[in-house]
Amino acid sequence: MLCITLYEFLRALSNLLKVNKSFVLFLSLIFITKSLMTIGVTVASKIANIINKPNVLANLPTTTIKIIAAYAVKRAIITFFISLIMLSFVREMVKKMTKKIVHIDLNAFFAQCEINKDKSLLGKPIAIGSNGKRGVVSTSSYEARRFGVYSGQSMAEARSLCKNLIVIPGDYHLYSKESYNFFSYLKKRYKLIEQASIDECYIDMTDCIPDDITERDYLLDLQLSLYKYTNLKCSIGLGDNRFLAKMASDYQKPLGLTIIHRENIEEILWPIKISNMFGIGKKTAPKLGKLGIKTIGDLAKTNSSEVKSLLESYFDSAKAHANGYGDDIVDPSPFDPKSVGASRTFLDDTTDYDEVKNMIIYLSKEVSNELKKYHKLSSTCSLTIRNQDFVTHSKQLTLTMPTNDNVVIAQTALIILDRFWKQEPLRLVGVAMLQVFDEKEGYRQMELFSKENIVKPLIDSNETVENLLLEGKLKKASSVKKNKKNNDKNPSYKPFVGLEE
DNA sequence: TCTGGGGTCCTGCGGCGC
DNA sequence: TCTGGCGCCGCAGGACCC
Repeated sequence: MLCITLYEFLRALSNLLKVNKSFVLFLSLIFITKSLMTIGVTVASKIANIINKPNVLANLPTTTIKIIAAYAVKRAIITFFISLIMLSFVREMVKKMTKKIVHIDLNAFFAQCEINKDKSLLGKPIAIGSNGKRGVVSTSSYEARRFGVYSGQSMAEARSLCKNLIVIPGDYHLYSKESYNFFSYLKKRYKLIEQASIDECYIDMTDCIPDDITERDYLLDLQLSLYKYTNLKCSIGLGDNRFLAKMASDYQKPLGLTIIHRENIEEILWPIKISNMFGIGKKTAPKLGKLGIKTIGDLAKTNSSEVKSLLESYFDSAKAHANGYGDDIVDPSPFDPKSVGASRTFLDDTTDYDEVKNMIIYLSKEVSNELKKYHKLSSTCSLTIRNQDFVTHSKQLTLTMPTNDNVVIAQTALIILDRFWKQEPLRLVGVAMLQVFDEKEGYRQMELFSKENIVKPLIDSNETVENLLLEGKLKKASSVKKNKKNNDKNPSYKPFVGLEE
């Protein structure tokens, strides 16, 4: 550890003095050798004083002094070379301790899938997304990007920027299949691989790149074989940690290959605009700009209290990232969701209760299916509504028993709707189950309750909520609250904590 | 031009129990 | 019996990512 600290100190010193590391190393060794010799002479004089022979050195014959001097020079030279060997050893050690994290990003992935399906689209400006009046661009081809068409943009604006834009509605089954093929190929080659989304992943390649091939050549070969076997183009970034790898893959697109080690952050990372730094979004970037932080290099060097108070707890990790430090763990375990949700924007804002209710029932089925797919349960249901002013509100309700049943989810979401919706026009509605956990864990918890509660279903899952409401098997929360006496007569099941009075 | 849909993580606030 | 301080936890909202 001491050796590593010394090495890091030398590196920092060379960065600070803006001189070559070898020069600093040379100066340091001269300084150390000279210090050791001075200490040696001082120690010799002290010993001479202790043994009451202060003139012992002066009384020595000239030949003896020459021999001692020659011996001292010999020792100094040996010390110099030993230090040199030790430092190169430390260097190697630090190099070995540094990980090689790779980030692979599929370029304009959805657009590539569409082009592979229909070759006539090759070279044309295309955008994936809904063509409706409220559609937005999900992905655009590089030809469309030249017209200023980007993800997140409204389709109306995209069409106005690029008159020949070909709009394609998304085929998410196709994209999932292509993504599966691409990452399956990589998973066969690498053990430590973490899929971060449908079109990107991190791989720990620390022990994968052979010594007799450069990192660049190895990754270039990988990039070509990925294209050969999957017909998909990707950008690859290699760094000492996840942050550097991610920034490296973003550096050049399409088909980019960038390597960022801590040693070269000043040339590659620091000139990048702060708005392009991973973790700094469109809200924070302008605020940082006003404080004089225009590039990642500015953030790396700042100690401004204003920047600290703006970024709060994120300041330390953001500054560490800007200086080339960060998390280098790649977790290969499969995706384990913490929440599952579904939401839809209405074609037109609505105040129609039935329209909102039907949408909630539809979304609850989607959420239920996803929970079942991952074998998950949850006790927390959340309803999100967005009004015509684009203001979003969400409310939660906690159930006494965890569930993944679509009817119970719909029932809960409708109760929240009844309690909080003031009948203002709605733009969007969303249903989500939060803090989800494994079914096995859920059943262990349920065993704490009576067996009757576990085996007796509340209602038949195949029935629709509308029918249940009509038949009186299911009641709106509002009616339950008004009819408290009836509710008290039948206290067999109280699914909602939030409704207990 | 007028803003989708799926997530994660963090923060502030308020309720609650000790 | 009342009150303040403290920590915990649930909730709502915001920012960020793809």
